[in-house]
Amino acid sequence: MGRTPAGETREKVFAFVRDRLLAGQPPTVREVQEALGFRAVRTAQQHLERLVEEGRLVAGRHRARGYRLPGSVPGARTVLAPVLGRVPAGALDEAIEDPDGYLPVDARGVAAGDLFALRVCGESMTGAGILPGDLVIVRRQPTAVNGDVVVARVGDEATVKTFRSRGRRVELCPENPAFEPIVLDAGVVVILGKVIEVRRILDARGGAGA
Amino acid sequence: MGRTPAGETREKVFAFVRDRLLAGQPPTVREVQEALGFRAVRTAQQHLERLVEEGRLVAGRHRARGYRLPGSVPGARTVLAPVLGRVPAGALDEAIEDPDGYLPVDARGVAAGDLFALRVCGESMTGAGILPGDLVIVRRQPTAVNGDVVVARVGDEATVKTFRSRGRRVELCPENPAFEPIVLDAGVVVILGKVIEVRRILDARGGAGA
DNA sequence: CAGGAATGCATACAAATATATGTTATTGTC
DNA sequence: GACAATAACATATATTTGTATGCATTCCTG
Repeated sequence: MGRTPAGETREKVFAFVRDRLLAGQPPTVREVQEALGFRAVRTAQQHLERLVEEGRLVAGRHRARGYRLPGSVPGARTVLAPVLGRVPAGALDEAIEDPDGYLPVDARGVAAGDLFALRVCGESMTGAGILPGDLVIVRRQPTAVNGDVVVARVGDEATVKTFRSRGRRVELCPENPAFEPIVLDAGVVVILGKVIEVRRILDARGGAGA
Repeated sequence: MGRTPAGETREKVFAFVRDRLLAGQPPTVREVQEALGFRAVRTAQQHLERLVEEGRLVAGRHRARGYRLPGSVPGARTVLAPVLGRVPAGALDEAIEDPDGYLPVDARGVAAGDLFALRVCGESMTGAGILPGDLVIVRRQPTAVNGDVVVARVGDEATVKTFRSRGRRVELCPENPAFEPIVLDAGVVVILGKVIEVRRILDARGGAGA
């Protein structure tokens, strides 16, 4: 029976399993066997056991397609956040029915329905590295603390600004010297959520993203 | 027994399966049953069959954890890209073994293993809205065109710069007046990949991101 | 209100799949 | 060369898991 130099085959096994896991399709032991050309299930099985011992994989005992990458396992809660529209812009809530697309977001520690995304249009936040065309991912919450970048609704207009509280008044600060802070009574400003992530797509990738 | 309004439960079933698939952990019929609180396997099974009829899921016949999202569904091509290290920094290739985490990326039009991410350290690209601490998502490719933001290796150092070709020479341009362009012979510069997305995590979310 | 469609339950069966037992040959080390 | 460690094979078993059969209840439409 053929035999390969020590450790060489195991690298291929790991690469195969890793690629399959990153593609969201965990393999079975037999799929590993077939991919590597083994004639016995046991061979693939042993390589996998070895990778687990080495800590490069973790095994879900008695689970079909149960092998995972360590580290990313505990709560790799990826959810799709709908892109609801643009800011600054009018009423967001209506856009929920027909989003412009979805973004995959790591939602560890965030409730499933609490995330959405918006496309930024103005230049008022360029100083914070938020450029026109960027996508902001927002977690719904009714309050904010000083320094948070928030999506707020003032009257009928939604905007992205840095939040600052000044006594009974609220300051919505742009991060661009060409724009003026908006100072309003706390009761007039409605916080829609907090920006938890900013994304910029530099490459079309076949019309992805939104 | 209890009964919910038409279609309502199926939405929850779909959302559950979709989220699990995006997280790279395809569920079993029984896991769907348990998650939705059904007392019979058949109930979950029927909902899944229905979703397949509607074209919202595709089933791998007789496959364990065989349900998948059809290609047309947004986000169906979400993969996890490993965070391999930092730039500027030394040899990246070694970091593959122990990535700092994984990012969910919409990989439509990109091969599964061709994506990785890096954390940006310097301030040389602030003019392009890439700040220290940002994550860049990179698609492996050996070439670039003028204006691409690339990850390039010069000698033993990897950096993120804007690519410009000047005859036989290559210019790696920072986007910050405080830094000087690097002009080199084309043979000395190795393009590792193109930056297709920039991300900034503003909120910890329980140690997510990387 | 009749009847079909949809939701749901209980259980059985078969295929897929992980895991265990035992054996042989090759590599590397002392 | 002796010996342990590694790679690989062949096969068997237990568990997981998809699928099928049959029936009860509720919703909706005509």
